[in-house]
Amino acid sequence: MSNIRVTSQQVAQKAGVSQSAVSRVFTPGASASMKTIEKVQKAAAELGYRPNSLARAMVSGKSRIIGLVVAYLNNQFYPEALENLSKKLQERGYHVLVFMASNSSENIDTVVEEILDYQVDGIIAASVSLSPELSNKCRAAGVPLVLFNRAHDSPKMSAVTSDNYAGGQKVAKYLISAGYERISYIAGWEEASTQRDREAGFMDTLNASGINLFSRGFGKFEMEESSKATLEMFSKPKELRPEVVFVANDHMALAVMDTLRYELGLKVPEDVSVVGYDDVPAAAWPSYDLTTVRQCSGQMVNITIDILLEEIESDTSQPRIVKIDGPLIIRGSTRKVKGVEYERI
Amino acid sequence: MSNIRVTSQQVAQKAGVSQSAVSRVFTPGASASMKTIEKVQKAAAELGYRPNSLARAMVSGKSRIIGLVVAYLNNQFYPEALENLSKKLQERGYHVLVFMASNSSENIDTVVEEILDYQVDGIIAASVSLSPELSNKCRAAGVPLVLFNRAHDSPKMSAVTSDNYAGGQKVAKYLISAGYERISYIAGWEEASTQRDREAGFMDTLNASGINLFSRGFGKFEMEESSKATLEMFSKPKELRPEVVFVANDHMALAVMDTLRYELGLKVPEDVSVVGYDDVPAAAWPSYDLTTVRQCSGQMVNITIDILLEEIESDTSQPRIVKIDGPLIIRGSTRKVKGVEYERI
DNA sequence: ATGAAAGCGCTAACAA
DNA sequence: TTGTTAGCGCTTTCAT
Repeated sequence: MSNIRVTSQQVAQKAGVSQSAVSRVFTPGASASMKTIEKVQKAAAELGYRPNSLARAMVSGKSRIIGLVVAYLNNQFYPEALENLSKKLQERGYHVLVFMASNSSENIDTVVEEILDYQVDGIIAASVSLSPELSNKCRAAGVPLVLFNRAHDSPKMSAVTSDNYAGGQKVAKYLISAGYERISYIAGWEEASTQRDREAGFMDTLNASGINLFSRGFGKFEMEESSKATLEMFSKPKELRPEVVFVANDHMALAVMDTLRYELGLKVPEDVSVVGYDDVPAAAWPSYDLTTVRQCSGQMVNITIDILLEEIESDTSQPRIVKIDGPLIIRGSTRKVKGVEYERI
Repeated sequence: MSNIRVTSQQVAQKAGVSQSAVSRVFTPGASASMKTIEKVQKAAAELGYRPNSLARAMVSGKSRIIGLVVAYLNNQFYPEALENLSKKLQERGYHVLVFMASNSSENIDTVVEEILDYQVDGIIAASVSLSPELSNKCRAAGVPLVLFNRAHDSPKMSAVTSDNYAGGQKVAKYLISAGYERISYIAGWEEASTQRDREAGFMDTLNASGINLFSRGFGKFEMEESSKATLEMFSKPKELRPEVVFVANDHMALAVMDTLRYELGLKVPEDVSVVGYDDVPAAAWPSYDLTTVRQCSGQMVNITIDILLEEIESDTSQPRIVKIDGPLIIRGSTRKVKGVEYERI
C-alpha cells in the first residue's frame, strides 16, 4: 500500500533501475525503453508514487502555477470568470493560486510580492490596477502578466477587456434612437478603466448628438452606494427625474432596479428604464430582465489564457492589448423600439 | 536594481556573510546578531531579494499552500466563502490553490491527486463528496482534509456544515405554525448531504405533526432544473397545487420564485410561498426577499480554517465534525404569522 | 552567533 | 537507452 510521500528513489530501487530512469518515465518528452517504462510503472503503481510538483518546479524553473489576483467576488462576473479560468488552465496543466486583494495599493503590492515568491509562471490580475512599478517588478522577475478586465496606458503589459468604449457608444445610440431624453448615468469606481471607458463612449456619443447628460451618480461598483445614488437622483419632482439610467455595471444596476421599484415605487421600464453592463447571470433572471452590454466572459478568458501561456512558453512574444466586442442585449428593463435593429442574442 | 530571481547566495556575497546567515535572517525564529541582520537586510533590499517559497517548501516540508476543491461557483454561497477563506488564510500566511471539480468521481480523483502533487499542507473540499479511498489517500499522504458544507459518515475526517437537519426542522415548524397545509419540497442534488439532511429534518418534523408532504420536485441544485420542477409541480388545478414550497437551497429558490411569478403568473407570497436555504446575498435583495435559513458563512469559514490549521500544525489533533446552527430568516416570500416568535436578524 | 556541509526530490547534461 | 553527477534555492544540523 501507499506510504507517505514516496520518492522516485524508492521507485527506482523497487524497479531495479536508476532514479533518473524513473524521472524519465514521468517526464513528458523523455525517452526510455518499453522494458524500463513497464518496470517503473509497475513499481510506481504499487508504491503509489507521483512526482513531486514542487521539486520538479525547482529544478525545471517552471512551477505550472498561475497567480490570480482578484478583488470583488461578490460581482457575479468574477466567479464565473474564475471558474472558467481555473478549469481551462487545469486542462492545460496549470493551476491557479488565488490572491484576494483590496484595491488599496499597499495591499496589492504585498500581494504581488507574495505571488512572486511562489515562483509562479505567470500572473493574471483581474479587476485590479497595477502600478507601473509593480508591473516592472514582474517583468524584472521574468513573470508575464496579463490584466483581465482592466485596461491601462502602458503598451508594455498585456490586457484583455471588452470594448468598453464601444459598449458605452452602443448604449448611447440605442437610448437616443429609442427616443429617451432625460438620460442619466451612475458611475462605478472612478479609478477603474472599465468605468472610465464605458462612460467616455457613452458621453461622446451623447454629446455628438447634442444631448447633455441629465444627471450623474456615484455607485463605486457597490450595491449599497448605487442604491444611495439612486435615491438621491430620484429625490426630485417627476420632471426633474431621468427617464433612463445607464449604470456602469450590472452588479450595481440590479441594486438600482430594486431601489427604484421597492424603495421608490417606480415601475421599470414604464416609469424609468435601466441599462447595465456585463450581462451577468442575474441580468437574465426574469425579475430583472436587464438590458445590458454583454462581456463575453468565456472568450475573454480564452484569450487571456492564450496570451499568458504564449508569453510563458515563448520568449519572443510581445504584449498584446485585446478588446473584445460585446453585443447590446436588449431586454425588458428598457422600452421597445420599433424599426431599429440591434444585435441580439 | 533588482535582477531576475535573486538568491540568498548573492545576498550573502554582497553582505559579506555566509548563505546560511542570510537564511537565518529570513527564517522566523532563527537567531543572528544585530550586525548580521542589518548587513543582510541592506544587501537584500538593494538586490530586491525575497526567499523562494518553493525551495523553502522543499526543504521544510511545509508549502503553506492549501488546496481548495470547489464545484459550483455560480451558487452565490461559494464565491463568498472562497473570498473569505482565501483572505483569512492569507492573513495566516497560507495561500489557496484552486481546483475546480465536477461532481463526477473520476474527476475528483484526478483533482485530488493533482493537489497532492503540489505538496499542499492541507485540503479543503467545498461542496464535493470524497470517497473513503480518496480521504484515505490524503491521510496516507499526511495531508489533513476538511469537508466544507458537506457531511459524511466516517468520523475519521473533519467536516464543517451548518446544522442542516435542525435547519430543515425550523422550516417545518415555521410552516406548520404559520398554518400552511399543502406543503411541497424541491430537492437538491440527491447525493449531497446538505440536501439529505435538510430534507430529513424537514420531513421528520412534518411527519411528527401528522402532515404528509404534498409533492416533491427535483432541482439538482440547478436553476434550470428547479424551474422545470416548478412548472411540473404547478401544472395542475389550483387545489392540487402547494401553498408553500421549501426549496433545498436559495440558488434554486430564486429560480423557483422567478418561474412562479413570470412563467406561471403567480404572486409570492399571496398565491404561493417560498422558503430557501443558505441566505445568499440575493435572498436579501428586495426582488426576492426570500425567507431562508442562514448558513453563517463567515463562521463556517473560521472554524474550517481553525480545524485545518490545527491538524496541520499539531500532530495530535483529532478529526472534528462541527455543525453550526443558523437562524431562520423570515422575509416577505412567506406569510406573516402573528404571535409566533422566531429567530430573526 | 556563524560558516560549512548535507540534503529536500527532482530534471538535465554528460558519459558510457 | 541508461546510469552517474551536478545542481535548483533553501533550511537545518554540526562544528567552531
